[in-house]
Amino acid sequence: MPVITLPDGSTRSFEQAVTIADVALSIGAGLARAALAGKVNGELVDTSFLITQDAALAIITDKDADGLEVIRHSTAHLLAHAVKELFPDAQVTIGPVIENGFFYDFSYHRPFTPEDLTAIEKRMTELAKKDFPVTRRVLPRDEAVSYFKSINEHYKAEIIESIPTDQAVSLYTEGEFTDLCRGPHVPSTGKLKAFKLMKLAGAYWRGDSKNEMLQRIYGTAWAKKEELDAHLLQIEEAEKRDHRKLGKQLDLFHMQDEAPGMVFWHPKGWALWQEIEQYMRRVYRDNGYQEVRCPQIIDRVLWEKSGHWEHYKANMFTTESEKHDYAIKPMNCPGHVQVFNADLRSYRELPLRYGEFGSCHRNEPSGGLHGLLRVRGFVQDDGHIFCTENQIEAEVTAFNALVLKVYKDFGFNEVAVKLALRPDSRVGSDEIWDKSETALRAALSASGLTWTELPGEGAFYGPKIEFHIKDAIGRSWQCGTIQVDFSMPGRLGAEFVDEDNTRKTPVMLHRAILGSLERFIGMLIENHTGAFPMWLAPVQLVVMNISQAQAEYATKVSEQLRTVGLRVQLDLRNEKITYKIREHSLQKLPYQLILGDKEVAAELVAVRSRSGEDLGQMTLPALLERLQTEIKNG
RNA sequence: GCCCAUGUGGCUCAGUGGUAGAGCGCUCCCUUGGUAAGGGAGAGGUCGCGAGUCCGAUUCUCGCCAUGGGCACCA
Repeated sequence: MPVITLPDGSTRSFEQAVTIADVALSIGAGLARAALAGKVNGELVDTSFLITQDAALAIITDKDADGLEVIRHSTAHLLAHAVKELFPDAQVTIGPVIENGFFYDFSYHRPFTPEDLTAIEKRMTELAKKDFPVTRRVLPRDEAVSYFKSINEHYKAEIIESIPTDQAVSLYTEGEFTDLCRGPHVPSTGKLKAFKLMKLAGAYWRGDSKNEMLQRIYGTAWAKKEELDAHLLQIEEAEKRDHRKLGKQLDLFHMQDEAPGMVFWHPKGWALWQEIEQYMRRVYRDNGYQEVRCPQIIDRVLWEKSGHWEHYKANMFTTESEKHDYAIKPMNCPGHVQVFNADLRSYRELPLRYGEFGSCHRNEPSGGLHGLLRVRGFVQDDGHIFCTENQIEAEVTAFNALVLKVYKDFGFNEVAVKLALRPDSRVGSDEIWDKSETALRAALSASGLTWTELPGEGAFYGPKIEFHIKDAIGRSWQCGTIQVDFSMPGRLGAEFVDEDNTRKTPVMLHRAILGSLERFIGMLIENHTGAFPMWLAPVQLVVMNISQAQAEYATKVSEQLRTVGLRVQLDLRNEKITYKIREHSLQKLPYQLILGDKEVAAELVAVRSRSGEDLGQMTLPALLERLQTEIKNG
């Protein structure tokens, strides 16, 4: 005689064991129709789940986040169902829920085509319409293994074989299709109404590049058609913010086949770069860093000492001259250690901080290149702090605060912080790892940050904090980082004289705020949709004449603005003013000055803002004050 | 690196087994016009590179390169 407590605190008693569907029906027919799953004592289950004892129950509908998750999961199954009907020889593997949707990996003797995708989606719609009940049954593990082997689903069998022998597994069946799954699922396929297959991709079985490549189909699924449409529209909008597209439209940079993964910066892009670099130079200066500059090409002897020649050679560009091998530097740290080593250091000098706009080249795998976000030639705002173990926490705390301030200045508010912890293969004693990880956690707490921990993801030489930002279409990119290193200083012979007059090896903190200028600018372009704040805008304002008669005045005005350091464009072209305004609006210039006879006569300028607002006439000093205030306020 | 797709004038794209087309941009001419496209004329491409099939290839096949979407990688 179960007593069921609902989320609002009310209770219902039943004569005998009841399913969630029964409970929903007892509350109302509408709820019964809407029920997708149930949450019994906090655990998500099917609506067919039988409640035999007193329990807390929430009926899950498509209004719940859990409901959407169930819909997506069930849509993945519907996809597999359709694929098996159309391609009976295809083998199913896994089909998890991801952000905004799901994917499913298949093994098949030929690649799926875009036409296949269309056909699969059509079949899915048909199967959904048939409203097959989705039923669950439980089998002992071994029985499940032989079942899947009997229907030639070897991947499924392999998955189940990795489950402990004594466990039972659940199978879900809809129509003729049965799949291994933990569940829960929607009660019937008719609940799936708003989905779309998005793309085909390759993916390695079990995520291992040594394994066979499977075919992955990505899809999106929503509770309602309107939500699906909204999501598709959002993707379309996001694609307009793509930095590669905007980079071309705004004439910031380009890349070409002859230099894959490397950037040709155009005047406007380089103006943006310079503004950022100068800003970061002030950050170095104001935070106790000394800027240095080291060679691009260094003899392999040094890379052998640092360990890069052994561990990183595949990613290094090399060259040779007069029987010497050289590597183009993939990172700046060994250089900074040379600067540190160029003098005998005292503990009194620590922490010693070097910063560099360090140009690096890494021969990244061709398939990983991605616009400005993953390149082979890039410049890091790289810095290294030489310090003692006891100084780690304070240095990291100060760094965290600095990162957040810089990101805020550039308009980034959503930053994900991750802490990557000791990997299996590593150098250094457990004791020092404990100490470093503790120091990083303490520094994160002291900075008031929340973070996620990534066990096993740290570098072999030490743990690290990563600062991630998302691009326009939601991919997450590491920008800033701070990493503890107790390997390299020793390898490269860095040492200092401690207060007891003994030689000690310093700890080295690798740190970058932007990460690489290239990546950061890519993110910046997307974050602002190319409409940069005044202080960053490559061209801050344009001066235009309405007709030839104002050319001289316009030239004079633009010169005056240029003289005070503004980035001004002068547009004296013989075009209608509406034409010029349109063009500069598309270029997203913060301000446009329009000069006609009225302005010449009154010695004024007419100002139009980027938002399209006509700010009216003003004197040049009044305009300057406005612009300079805006620049100062970032 | 792996899977799939794509690669046509500066840009965005159409198109065809018989050596190519549009719009924008560019040049020139007319126009001197007040807050998102004035009109006319013209120039510009060995259709990513290489090989093969064919009487003939930008179009078909193969290889390579690059880009895009994923996967793997990102000490």
